[in-house]
Amino acid sequence: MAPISIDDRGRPNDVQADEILELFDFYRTAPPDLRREVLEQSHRVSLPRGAFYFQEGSGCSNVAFVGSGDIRVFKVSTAGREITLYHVGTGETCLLTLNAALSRNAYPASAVAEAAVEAVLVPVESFRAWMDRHAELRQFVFGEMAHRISELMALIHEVVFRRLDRRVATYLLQAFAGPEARQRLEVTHGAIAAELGSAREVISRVLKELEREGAVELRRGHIELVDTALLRRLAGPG
Amino acid sequence: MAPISIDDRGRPNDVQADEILELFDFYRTAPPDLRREVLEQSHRVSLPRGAFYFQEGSGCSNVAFVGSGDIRVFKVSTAGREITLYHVGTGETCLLTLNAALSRNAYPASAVAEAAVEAVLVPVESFRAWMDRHAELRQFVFGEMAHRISELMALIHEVVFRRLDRRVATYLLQAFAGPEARQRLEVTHGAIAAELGSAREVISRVLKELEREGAVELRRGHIELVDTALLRRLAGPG
DNA sequence: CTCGTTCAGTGACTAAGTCACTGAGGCTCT
DNA sequence: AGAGCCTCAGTGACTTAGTCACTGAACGAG
Repeated sequence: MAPISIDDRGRPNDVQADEILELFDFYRTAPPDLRREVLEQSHRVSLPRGAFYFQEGSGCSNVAFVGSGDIRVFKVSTAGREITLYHVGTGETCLLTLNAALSRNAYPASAVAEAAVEAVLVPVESFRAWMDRHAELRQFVFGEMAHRISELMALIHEVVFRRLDRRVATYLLQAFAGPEARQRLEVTHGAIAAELGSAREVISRVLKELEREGAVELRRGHIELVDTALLRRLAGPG
Repeated sequence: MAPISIDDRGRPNDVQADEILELFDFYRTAPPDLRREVLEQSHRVSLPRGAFYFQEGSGCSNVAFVGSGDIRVFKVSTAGREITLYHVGTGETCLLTLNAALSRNAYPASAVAEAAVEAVLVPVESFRAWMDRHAELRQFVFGEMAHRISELMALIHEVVFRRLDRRVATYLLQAFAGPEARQRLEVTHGAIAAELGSAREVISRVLKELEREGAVELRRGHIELVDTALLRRLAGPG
């Protein structure tokens, strides 16, 4: 796990490990002795934007709890094309660290920090032991896994059955919907292609068409929202 | 669960519930009292070929253990196209019944019996309780879920990045590899399309090309293997 | 201001999916 | 045995998506 910088717990980051753990139900509801034990075993880690979190094929001996930032989990083709499987954000565990941890298998995908990540790592062995003792934690883990399985199936549906222009429109709607009714989205065509599993040129063409129809305006390095209602109509049903 | 015929336990099928359960490690390694309890709570079910096992959107209150047969789990598009997510065969649990059961969510996919299924159902509540008591069972369930997640990710990779002709060649290799070096595969072009998430006409064209190159011969309702080595070459790497 | 890099656009081509058919093979029912 | 009726496969014309090989515009660093 070379790319992760593990700070000494004695030299605290801006955000403490326990502040991050408080975001997780299982920790909040845990009995005092378990809380103490979890905290003792925790390592605060920070990841700069663009750093690899893990790479396909490697193993892992830690489970991660994300306090802030954004991790993008994705597959890469031999030709270099990518598709994003899901994102892990504030208050979420990265299912795959968990998965790899519990099954002792290699990662079936890669992950990078899209926005600088503040997280907590705990060793698998400890995590395993806690799961045996704490039903809430088991429920949490099952819930996460069940949720991701549904998401992956939905992604397959999306990729196999939906037209690309509608997928792009849907992507834009979600991206613009962010915090407020934003008008400006900082994203490159290449990044959208990596998100949706397409090629940059193809995304460029689709975006040009969306621009021609009057839904957005294209600038270098960002996209501006012009007509939300139109974009929604172009996204189609589903 | 209308389409499933639940036999009275007093009127036994050809295969007894305990014979099916013996296929599962967690049952074999369970302590006698748990084994007895599991057996008491079990319902033997049979499913004829073609019957729906469950349908997308519905809920379920049972976990299924498959003794024999083949369940195909798949997504359907509004246009009627299908893609197979995975198969469940002898000695496997259907992850989705488990998933839906543990998270109390609706099924994110549909499933039919491709070959007549003999299975055992147990109520979720019981299963949940056993998981709390039996670490082996927990391990089994985590393993299944982790495995399926990897598989789904691999499927996404396949669908997004691999050429269809290679996917068809790979499919044929696996199908022919079955029990022995068979020469004849009973499958329609439409079934292959539903397996791979493509359209029948497209599969027909790809198969015609494979025939033209001398890898297979096409007959109505079945395909004959001509040149395994060539087929392997056409399947490409991966 | 220049150089290198990242980002976007374009045209020609191949691969895949859609639509609207045709026709062949196998079944059942008189 | 022949008539009808399915299911399965094949085809051509067209649209959508991905690939390849580029060009050129915008931006940051020195």
